[in-house]
Parts: sequence; structure tokens; C-alpha cells
Amino acid sequence: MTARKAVTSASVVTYLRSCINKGDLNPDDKLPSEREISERLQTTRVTTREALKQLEAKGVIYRSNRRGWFVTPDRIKYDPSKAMFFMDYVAEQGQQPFSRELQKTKIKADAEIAVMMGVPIGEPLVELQRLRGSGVRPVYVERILLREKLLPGIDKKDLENSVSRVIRNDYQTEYGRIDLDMVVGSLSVTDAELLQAPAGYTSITIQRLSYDTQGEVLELDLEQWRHDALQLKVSLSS
Amino acid sequence: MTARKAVTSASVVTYLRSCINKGDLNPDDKLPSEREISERLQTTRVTTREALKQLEAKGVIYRSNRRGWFVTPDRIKYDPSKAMFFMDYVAEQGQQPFSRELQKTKIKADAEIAVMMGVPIGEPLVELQRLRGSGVRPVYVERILLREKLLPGIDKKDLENSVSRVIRNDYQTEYGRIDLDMVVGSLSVTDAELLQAPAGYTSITIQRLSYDTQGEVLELDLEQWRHDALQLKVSLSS
DNA sequence: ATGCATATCTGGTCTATACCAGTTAAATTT
DNA sequence: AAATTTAACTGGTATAGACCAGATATGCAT
Repeated sequence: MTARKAVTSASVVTYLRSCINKGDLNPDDKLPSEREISERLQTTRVTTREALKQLEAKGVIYRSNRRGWFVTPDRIKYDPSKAMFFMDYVAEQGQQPFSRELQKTKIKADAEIAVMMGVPIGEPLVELQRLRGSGVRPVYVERILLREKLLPGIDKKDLENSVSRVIRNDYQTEYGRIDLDMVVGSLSVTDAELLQAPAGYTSITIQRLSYDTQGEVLELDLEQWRHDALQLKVSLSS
Repeated sequence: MTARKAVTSASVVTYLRSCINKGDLNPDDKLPSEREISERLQTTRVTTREALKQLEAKGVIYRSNRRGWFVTPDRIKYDPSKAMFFMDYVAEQGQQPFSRELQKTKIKADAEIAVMMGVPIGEPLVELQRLRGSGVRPVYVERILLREKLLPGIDKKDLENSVSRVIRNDYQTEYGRIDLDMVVGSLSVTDAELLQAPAGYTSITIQRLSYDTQGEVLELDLEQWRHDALQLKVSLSS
């Protein structure tokens, strides 16, 4: 009847959860180091790490590459059916959004992209890469491919904040159909680096193909989100 | 210049990937045991397990509780904007769907459910639990809450295969708006058991709130998917 | 005060071993 | 032949210790 096997990853989970619920740890606060938690709870780093990973899977905590573990702030609620801009809806949810342009280059559609977009191989496109986040935490990277044919001179516009706004205002073009495709996967080495996450971090991949009102493909948007940063909301009416 | 540090989790990943790509391992095939892989590649189980988990995160392989690791078959493509039934669209994708009713009980809305559904606490509901899968693999569990007020006698119908079909045919009721809510998380102990996965397995939680054409809430559907079994596709037109 | 080298902190990965708990297949009994 | 027990698997979890690599803070020289 003695409580021999006391320290398990489950008990570490319970302990950390209580710290967070009690309010000892608030969103974006740093947790004690793995070694310190282990020592405090009389267990090994392997067990502590197991517990941390379980909480990470639930989205309760996140890690920033070799900096430590932190409490996850609220997920960003994102409704692709509403025509809203990242900077706006994050701000509306009481957080500070940021957007950083990483790259803007002219490219030609390769085989893979051509298939995804339904355009001929070699068609000139403008590729835009952005990193976006909330507070201090980067939450997703995106790669936007724009058809120069339909949007001439788009590469010279300021696209850091909103591509859709530019398309609407500068090209008098409205969006028609939008095809969304979502899977859960894990981050590539380069994306992980940008998101300050370890390689292989669980992610949500969103692929968005936007058409104009004539049914022509306007742009392809490939997003990689930290899995714990996103809550997708979609409203459908038939 | 000697190749000292030879065996890493990355090299195990590469080895296993090549087995799968070469066709030595096909969908739903069982991988060699962790101990055998470790011995074959001259490494430890910890490293092998690390590699397996990385492939699992990518959705390349999955595990069935204490039975072993298997190659993941194609994801089920699911478009909630199209009025299609699970049994139909899985079959259409060339796989054998199955559906098992776990429970059907009359309950009263508790506080949590009342808020989610926007109904008064205590309103009579019919709760239906189903387990669904493709081939031999269970892929999601769902909990459906139906408003008896709008669907009298629904508890006596056969709901194993399609609730929507019954609502449409037996009640002459059409769906209006559908609100979807998706997050990535991990499985509870009970859900994990049903899905033959270890507790804490990465999952996709889908919450679907369906209204009729008058704007009345008809049902709430709470789904827990194995993360690697689902590809969500949504088509929006504005 | 500023720039730079350095020590120290963090998580990331690995070796080696052990025991536990369901699953499955083999041996035994009925 | 069928039912039951048993043994041999499988993954799941834990201990204990080591070294690596990036991030951060420290202290020294300018």
C-alpha cells in the first residue's frame, strides 16, 4: 500500500497544469527549465520532457527553440469565409499582430505549382513570403503566388500587410470562389527556423486557392501554422 | 574526416522512408518492431522511437496501441460544405468505410452543452456516439447531440449510418447554416482507446453546429479525428 | 558607454538498461 | 476441435548519465 511509483509524466503534467491554472504562470510566461522541474519533482529529464510534450500536444505550452518553454496564449480565431485581414482580426482579439515580408521575387511556375494553380508551366508569377505573428511569437509563414498576367505590376506594390486589399483597391478585382485545403503535418527545417520552433513541430498546412469572379485563378496561398496558434472557424450557408 | 556520428534519428527516418517509397511497405503494412529496427540500424530504441514519432507527426506512419507501427493510407478527403455522407465519400475514394453505433441515450443539456448549442439548460437532447473508420482502422469518434424538441422521436430511428439523411427524409427538414470550428489537440484517454491510439495522440477536433432553414439549432456534432486520417477541403463562394 | 570574447544557461539528441501492460500466438487442457 | 491458460511478443514508460548546439548573459578590453 505504499505510494512507491510516485513520479510519472502524468503527475508532472498535473503539477504544471495547476501552476498555469492557479495563475502562477500566465500566457507567454517562461516555465522553469527542464532540469529544474526534474529536480523539484524528483524525476529525470526524460520524464519531464515527456510531460512537456504532452502539454505541447494539447496546445497548453509551446517551446521557442532552445530558449525554453512558455505558456501558450489564446489561439487566433481565423475565419477564411469572412473577408478580414490578419492584422485586423488579431488586433480585434486583443493581441498585437506583426507581419514581416521575407521575400518578393518573380518566378515561373514549375510543374508542381502549375498543377496546384491550374496554370501552364512557365507562367510568370510573383512569389511573396511573409512571416506573421502575435505578440512576440511568430505563428505562421506563408508563401503567396500571384499571377502577374492578371495582376500586372503587383511585384512593385507594398504587400507586407494585405495582398487582398491591394487586389481589391488597386486592381478593382473581387474574389469569387475560394478553395481551402487543410492538413495536419509537421514543419520543415526552414519553416521551423522561421517560427522559432524545433524541426518537426506539429503544424497546420493551409492551402488557399483564390479565384476572381470570372472563375480565373488569382493566387495560391500556402500557409504553415504552429498547430497551437490557430482555431479555424468556418461558416457555411447552403 | 571519419564518419563517426553515423546513426541518428534522421538516418532512421531516411531508411524507413525509403522502405515505404520503394514499395517494400504498403499502406496498412506493419513495420518491423522497434527493437528489430534498432538492432538492424545499430542504434537504441530511444533513437528509433524518436524517428518513428517524427514520421508519425508527418502522417507517414501510425501506431495501433501496442500492436505496432503501420504505414498510413491516404487521408480521407472531407468537404463539409458538400452534403455528402461519410459512408459514401469514403467508398468513393476507394476505401471501405465502417460505422459503429456506440451509444444512444436521452440526456438533458448541461451548462457546457447549453452554451455551445445556445439552448436552455435542461433541454432534452438525444446523444449519439459513433465510431467510424476506413478499412481496418478507426479514424474518428463523434458525439452528436440532437434537439428532441425539433426532431421528436429521433431516438427511435436507426442513426448508425446517417443522421442527416434521416433528418432530411423523415422530418422534411433541410439544413441551413453550418458553423464549423476546428482545432488541433490531443486525444482523451477514452477517445484514444476507441481509436486504438495511445493517450495523447495528436487529433483534430471538429465542432459542427447545424441550423435548419429557420435559423434554429438542430444538432451539435463533436468529432475527434486521428490527425493523419483527415484532409479537410472547403469550398467557399462569396 | 560600446564592442567582443567567453562562460553558462537552455533545450536537442543519444547510449544503455530496466520493467510494465496490453496483444497475440503458442502450448496446454478440456 | 474448442476453450483456456501460458509464454512470447509488442509498444509505453522510467532511470541515469553524457555530450552537442544555439541563446543569453557576463565580464573584459577598448
